[in-house]
Amino acid sequence: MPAASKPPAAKAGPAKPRRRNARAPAARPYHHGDLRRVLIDAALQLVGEGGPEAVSVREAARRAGVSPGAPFRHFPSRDALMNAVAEEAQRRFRAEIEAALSAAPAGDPLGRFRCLGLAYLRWAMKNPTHFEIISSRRFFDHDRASGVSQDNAELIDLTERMLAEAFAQGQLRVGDLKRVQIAGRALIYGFARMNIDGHFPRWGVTGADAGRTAEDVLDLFIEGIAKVPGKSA
Amino acid sequence: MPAASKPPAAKAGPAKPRRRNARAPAARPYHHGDLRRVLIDAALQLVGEGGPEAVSVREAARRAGVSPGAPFRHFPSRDALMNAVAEEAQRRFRAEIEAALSAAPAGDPLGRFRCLGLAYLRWAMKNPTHFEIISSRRFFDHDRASGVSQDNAELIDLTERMLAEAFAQGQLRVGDLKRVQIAGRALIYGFARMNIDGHFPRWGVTGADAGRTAEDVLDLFIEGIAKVPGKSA
DNA sequence: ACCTGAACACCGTTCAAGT
DNA sequence: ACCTGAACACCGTTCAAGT
Repeated sequence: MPAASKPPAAKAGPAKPRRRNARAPAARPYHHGDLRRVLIDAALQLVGEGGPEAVSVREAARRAGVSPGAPFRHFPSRDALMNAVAEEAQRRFRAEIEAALSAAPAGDPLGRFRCLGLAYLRWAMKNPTHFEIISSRRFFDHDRASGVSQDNAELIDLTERMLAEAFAQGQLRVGDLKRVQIAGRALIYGFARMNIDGHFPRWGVTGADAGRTAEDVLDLFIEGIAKVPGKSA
Repeated sequence: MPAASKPPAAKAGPAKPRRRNARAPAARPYHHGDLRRVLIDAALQLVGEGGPEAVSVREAARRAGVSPGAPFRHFPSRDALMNAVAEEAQRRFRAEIEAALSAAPAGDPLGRFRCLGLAYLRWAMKNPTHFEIISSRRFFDHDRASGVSQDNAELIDLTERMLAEAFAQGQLRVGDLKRVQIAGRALIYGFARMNIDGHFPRWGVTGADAGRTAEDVLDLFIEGIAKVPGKSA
């Protein structure tokens, strides 16, 4: 579904007299203005309230004040709506990560890796349902062509470069970068997932501990791969 | 719902003349014999085919050859059916783990930890949909009172004791056991989850690699917490 | 005691008809 | 061009009625 047919200002079509401001609320008569946007926002809200499964096209339509069939003029299926929601969430996630990284020391790649991990975990703990929607597949027909995959691939590349730099600077005591990378991701993703999937209570981690524990666990991993022996027990 | 009212052989009720063998298939006329069991098996199959979301009470009823309302005589809700399915899967999971552990060296707790991690990962990779159902909550009304939680808690205890023993024997270079434990679980769970959630392709791990990578990642973690420096890069 | 089958309130999705 | 509203095939769940 290539939807790339909206050049910003060119294409002088047939004369449209009563076009007015096109931005005023105007009491929403019949044509809605920006139903697509409103539907995405409603769905984001539903995700926040009850998780990905709680999103229904009909409820989103209800909240947008339109009939049940209206959303299908903008999204070919529920999955497509979910996809748009995931892209929005992924955008926010990425923005937060990059903001955190821009405030991190430039000369210390391992420190930057830690910073990235922390930002990742903090966002995931604060937005568990949104994190879930960008993490679990089954909301994506084609893994390709999706902006989510795009953003994600760039984050992966970023991590890879950081670790490579850390190794080049002699910060690591292990050489198999790919292994370190996947282990690091598994650790961080697993921690975030444990939170989402409700595992912490049975591991003795309370809600208040979670943030501190996240930091501790990340540091344990970094100490495990870093060259300096660090403090012992 | 306390369902503890079936003493094996006592309770001589009112005389029941035509009770016969009560075990022969007998061409299933109207009363089904063991619909509960058949429904669980059908649901397990559905989980295997399309994941937890693919389970519908009606489809399970269809496969069992009964009407849509019949399952509700055995399970009060879809969630209750899912719960029973999860308990079955958890039983199998635990059995496999324990079988692997019984073949592991007794004197080497860290080695046993490795063995447990491997068995965990192997089962999760071979049974991704069943693993998902026992890992994600939202199939459990009450985390308590469930056999799943029971089995799970025992596995957690087991791990805890192993690591404590490893520390007591001087195998670990870190002393905060709880931290090690949670990090280890996050790593292993995260790896299994990455598989389920379809992350491996974008991390350059192919299906054939996955088993070997699991082992590598686990070893990397163990090297990170073990006392012996081991081989460097 | 267990099962049927119709019923209800929900979904996702389609499509003629309206504006 | 966008939206309505009825329709269809699905759900989960309930309940009288059957065996």
